[in-house]
Amino acid sequence: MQQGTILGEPGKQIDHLVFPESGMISLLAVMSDGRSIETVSIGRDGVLGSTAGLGVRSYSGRAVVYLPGTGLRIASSDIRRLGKEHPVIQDTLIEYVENLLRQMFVNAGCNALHSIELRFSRWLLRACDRLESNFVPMTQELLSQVLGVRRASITEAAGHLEVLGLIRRSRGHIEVIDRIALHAASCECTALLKIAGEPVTPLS
Amino acid sequence: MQQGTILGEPGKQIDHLVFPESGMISLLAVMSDGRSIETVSIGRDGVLGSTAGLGVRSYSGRAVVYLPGTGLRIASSDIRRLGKEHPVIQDTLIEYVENLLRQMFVNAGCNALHSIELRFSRWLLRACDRLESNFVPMTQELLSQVLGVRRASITEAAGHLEVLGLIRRSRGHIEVIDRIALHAASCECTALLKIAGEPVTPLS
DNA sequence: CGAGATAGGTGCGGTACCGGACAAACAGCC
DNA sequence: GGCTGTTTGTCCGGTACCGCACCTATCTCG
Repeated sequence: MQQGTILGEPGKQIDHLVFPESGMISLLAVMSDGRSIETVSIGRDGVLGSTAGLGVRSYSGRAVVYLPGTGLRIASSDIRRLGKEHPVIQDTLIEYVENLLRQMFVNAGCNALHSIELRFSRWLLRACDRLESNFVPMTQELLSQVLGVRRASITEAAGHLEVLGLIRRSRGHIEVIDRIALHAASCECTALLKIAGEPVTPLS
Repeated sequence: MQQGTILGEPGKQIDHLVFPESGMISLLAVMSDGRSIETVSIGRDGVLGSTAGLGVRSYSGRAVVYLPGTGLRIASSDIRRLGKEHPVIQDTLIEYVENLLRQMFVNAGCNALHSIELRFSRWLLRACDRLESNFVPMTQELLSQVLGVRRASITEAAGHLEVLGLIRRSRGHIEVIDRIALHAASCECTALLKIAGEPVTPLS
């Protein structure tokens, strides 16, 4: 899976499920003017097209490989058959979809309500986790598509994080230097996902 | 279903599917600071908890009744049994989930990339459709929770739309006067949903 | 009809982010 | 080494939106 490969478009049929072994696939919401924003991302802990296992036929967003890597795939029809034969598989799939949906909600809120720098930091950390490396091979242009902002805003945010000594920049990639501090500089949305039944504030 | 009723919280089990006969249920992403934003909404053309029919156990967001109305419900376990017995039911359910996911993606992009006034207009139109009335019983406070902005921003946007002669405001509700013009003043995200395999712009 | 609650309007400073456009730095390639 | 395309840094004005705070309508209910 090379960087930039588009694995699925909204409305198009989900032919295969893809299990990344490495790298990362992002699901993007794409607007009519071409602007885009990541709604959820999938790494080696996930599956692209998981909903196909529950019967859904088509992609809801654009699936793009942003961090290159390798992956295994299985035909949607096969996974559905397997799911019927082995309840464990089906259950695992369901649990993953549940997880994915939760992530989508958190990201939806985060994208709409949090600042670029917070989101950028969080994204970098996730990328590092998935790459198992501090070296993130992404141009600012690509990052701007992921975060749904101008490229110049990425330059700005990255510049600030570099001044703080959290990352180092060079052409075509970003290197994370201080993960702990970067985590502190990112929003707590990642943490939100780990809590299942967290306390909530009532309606007005 | 009264205005403000919370039907589900993220992580909580989906006990019933709710088929609204009237009114509207919103699924919100709720942040740790209490701020929220609507990710998708459900009217008489939809079902709350549809994913439970595919096996998913818990809510991914907060489900709140924003436009009061009535609804019918069925236990999740019952719908799963029915789905197994009648493939038509299962298929319909799957198709709806597909639709819902598509909407979530569009809204995610819209929320992150479009202006308050555009989104506000679009929301009003949808509310009217679901209410089958031009009278939308929502306080600005509630609207601000739905759109994920300050209440003052709602005042501002509504004020502008009123000056343009598209709506009329009074305490506790908003009346849409000119639906056609309001549609022209809203973003084209609604239209996006009707197109299945629209042309797309390539990566970089 | 008057008190209290709820909803709406407004004002102000601040800032995060946008759109556009341009120049500098870098990498690959002949 | 020079050329070309890509990536990045930077600057500008402009604006949409925020946070806060306060005041005024409007409703409700005793």
